[in-house]
Formats: sequence, structure tokens, C-alpha cells
Amino acid sequence: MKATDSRNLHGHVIRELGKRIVVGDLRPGDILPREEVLAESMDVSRTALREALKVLSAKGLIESRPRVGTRVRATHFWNQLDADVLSWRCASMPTDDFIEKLVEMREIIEPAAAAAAARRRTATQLSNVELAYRKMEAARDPEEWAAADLSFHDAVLQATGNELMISLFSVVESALGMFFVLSAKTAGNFSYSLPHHLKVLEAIRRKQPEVARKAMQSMIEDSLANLHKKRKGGSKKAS
Amino acid sequence: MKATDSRNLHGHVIRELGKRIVVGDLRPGDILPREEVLAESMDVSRTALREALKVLSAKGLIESRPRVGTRVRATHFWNQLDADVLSWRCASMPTDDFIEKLVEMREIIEPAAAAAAARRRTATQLSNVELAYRKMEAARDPEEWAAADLSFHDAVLQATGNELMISLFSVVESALGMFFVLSAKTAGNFSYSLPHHLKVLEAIRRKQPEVARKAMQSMIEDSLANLHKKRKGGSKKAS
DNA sequence: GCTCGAAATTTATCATACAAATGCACCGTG
DNA sequence: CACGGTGCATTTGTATGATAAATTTCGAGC
Repeated sequence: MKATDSRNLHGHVIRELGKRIVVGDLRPGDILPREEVLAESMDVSRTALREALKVLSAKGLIESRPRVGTRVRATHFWNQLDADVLSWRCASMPTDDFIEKLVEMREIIEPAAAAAAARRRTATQLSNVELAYRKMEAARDPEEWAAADLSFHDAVLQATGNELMISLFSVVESALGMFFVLSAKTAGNFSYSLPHHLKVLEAIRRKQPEVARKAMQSMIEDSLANLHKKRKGGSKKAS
Repeated sequence: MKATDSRNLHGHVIRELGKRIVVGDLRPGDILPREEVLAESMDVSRTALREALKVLSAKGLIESRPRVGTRVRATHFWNQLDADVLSWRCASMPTDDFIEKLVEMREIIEPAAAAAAARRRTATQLSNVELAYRKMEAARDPEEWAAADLSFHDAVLQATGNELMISLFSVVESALGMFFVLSAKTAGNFSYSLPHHLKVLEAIRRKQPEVARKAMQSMIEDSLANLHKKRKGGSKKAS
């Protein structure tokens, strides 16, 4: 699942430098130390360091040029939707600001996905959504229910047949997953969220895009309202 | 602007292998030749090859393990929103299927962005949108108008203050730009597209999210209808 | 037949050397 | 003094060869 492999050495270097850049320890315009000394300071060979730098360069975080060195690029060059960049931001963000941006993306994607699914779903894709719904119905404990809920949303996404949307959703969802424990997100909705899901399912079955969109919209609204209610009370975040 | 640097040698290797994978010449599950022979076959050192492989690995296209080799990963692991992956797909896609998916993403992003901009725009962000609109008014030829149009949409995106949305839009837009010549996309709309833009601008000024969303929606609808009309007639694509 | 371990293969990492690019200072010239 | 070209120094880019680590495979021993 995770993008940069933790096993390998250069993976460690990627994360270490990537975090320092994303967090702001290294700021745009800053020039990193020469490869030779940077390699030594991180206790790896120049070869391994360079492989890491190339990856960070591919993510748009840095830019290397002969004679001048490797410079941290301006934030608008960063691949903000890269799974690593996102996770590094999530790993240390005190402000709720960023979470709200992630939530906003989710609010945009899901209704659109429901509509697209209603428009283009195949028979098997529909039955997958239905299967997920059945699992939600049958769920006994919050963990089961959370897993079924996730598979429901995933089935809807798959039914869109648009891999760009699927990829976007999975990236955003996994980033949000770093903040909210799944069960915490869904536990309270247990009771009255099921009808919402049924509405989405039925709209997709009947190929009614606008109905599906609105149903998904109100589902999310309720979910968020419920979440806010809970946050005033007790635990809510991780990390 | 472009992601992988063409100047360097390993950049060439990245593109070469990346394209072959994305296009389907190399299929998921396939094992690439050993690094040593692959390096020779591409006429680069193993060092340069490995740097390229690491980048492709970061994009989710491949996965390397000792003793087993480098394997092409399943498509659902790919970073579909990566600028390179997207551009490689655009570089050789005979079907209109993929373009429609890109257009769908655009249709999703832009109205949502207009709404978000109306909700949160600062004074200076508003004036930037206004400035772009003025440039559209003042445009004399299609090139000027196309540039102003782009800066209008960019200003709206910036006004959302959500860098995730900005990044998503820029990626999708640049991919679409590989298919449609800018002037071709906008030339026909010259006359009657301006009022649409004005509506969006005014809604953002008055902080009316839903009005802004709908205005942007109908703008895109008209734009696409106009485009389809033109495609039946004359030129439309590039590659 | 099963388990455990040795061997073989491939990637991972390292060290070193050289090539290429490029900013910068220096020098010559008008 | 201003200006432009030219060589030098520095840093990344590439190549080569060697060793370490991981992991599959196969065989030996029980």
C-alpha cells in the first residue's frame, strides 16, 4: 500500500529529506549541501543518495543542476497529489487547515463518482455495490461495519470506470485515514447512515445520476455533522 | 513545466520505459530483463538505469525485489495523476475514451472550484479574477483570448486556496492541452462565452457559491457543445 | 516426504574515477 | 571604464567494478 518502501536504505533517505522539505524545515529556494557531504551526513553512499534525490525530483520537490546544486522548488511545483507528499504532510500538521482541504476534496469526488457510477455502471459493478451494501446490513460490530462501508464507497468508485477518479479518491482517502480512525469515523453513523447508502444504491441501479449525486451529498453532510458533534465530546484524532 | 527532464540521460530512460509500460508494450506482471542487460540494451550504465527505475518505482509502475527482478505492477497501483504517467498515456492513445475521462475530471473540478472560490476568496484573489476577465474583454485575437481564458480559470483555482485542487486541475488541464490546441478550444466561444465568465466573476465577488457553481457548469456545457459541433466539421486534435 | 540449510541469482549498496555543464572571475580590448 | 569573451573551479551526471544483502531454489539429511 505505502508508496516509498521502508525496507531499503534510500527509502529512508527519501522520507527523511521529503519530510524536511514538506514540513518546512527546508524551504523553497534553499540549496541542499553537496551530494558528497549530504551523503556522508545521512550515512549513505553518494549512489544511494542520488537515487533518493531523483525520486524527490520526480515528485517535484527539488531540482538539481550542475555547478549550482540541488534546490528546493517552490510549492506550486510539488506533486501535491503524490501519496508520499500527502502522507508526509499528514505526518506532522498541527493545523486543521489541511484536513479541511482533504475533506473538501472528498466532498467533491464522492457525489460526482456516484453520479458517474449511475450513468455508466455495468451489471457486475452494480452487483458489487449491492454486495457491499448487504455486508453493511449484516455487520454486527463497528469494525465489520467500517470495512463494509469502505468497500461500498470503493465499489461505487470502481463503477465509475474512471481510473483518474479512482486514483484521486484512494489517495485522498488514505490521507484522511491517517487522521481519523475508521471506526471513529463511522461508528456513530451506524444507525441512520444505512438508508443513505440504500438511496445511493437504488439510484445507481436505476441509472439516475442526479439522484445518486444528491443522495451521496446528503450522506456526507450527515456524516460530517455527526463527526463534528462527536468531536466536541471526546477523542477524534490520531498522530 | 515538464516533469521528467529531457536533458539528462536517465530522463530518456525514464520516458522510454515509462511509455512502454503505460502504453501496454510491457504488461503488468512482466519481469524486466536484469539490470545489467537492460542497461546495456538501453546504452546506459547500470547507475543511470537504476536511477530511472527508482523514479518509475516511485510512480508505482514497477517494483524491484532481489533475486526475482523488476516486475511491472498492476495498473491500480499506478499514480494515474502523475504528470508523467498522464502525458505518456496522452502521447499515444488512439481511443477517445481517455480524453472523455479527462474531460469528466475537468467537469468535476471547475464548478467545485468556482463554488469554493466564491466561499473563501480574498480581496486580492478576487481582483486577480477580475483582472483576467478584463484581459478577456480586451483580447483582440484568438491567441490573446486563449491566454486570458486560461489565466481566468487559473485565477479562480487560486482563489480556492486549496492546493490539492490546484494541483489536480493543473495536471488534468496540461494533459488535455496535449490534445486540443488552445485556440481551437476557445476560438468559437469567443463571442458568447464572455457572459458566462462574467456570471462566474460576479458570483465570486458576491460570495455566492451555488451561483458560481452553476455558472461555471453551464459555461463548460456550452463550451463542450460548441466543441462537438466543430469536430464534426474540421480539425480538432493533435498528438 | 519433510525440514532445514547451502548455493545461486538478482537487486542493494558502496567506492572511485572521469565527463559534462555552468557560474564566476579574470583578462584583454575597445 | 565598460564590455565581452575565455578559462577555471565546482558541482552534478555518468560509468565501472566490487561487495553486501535478500530470497528463491534445490538438494542433503533425517
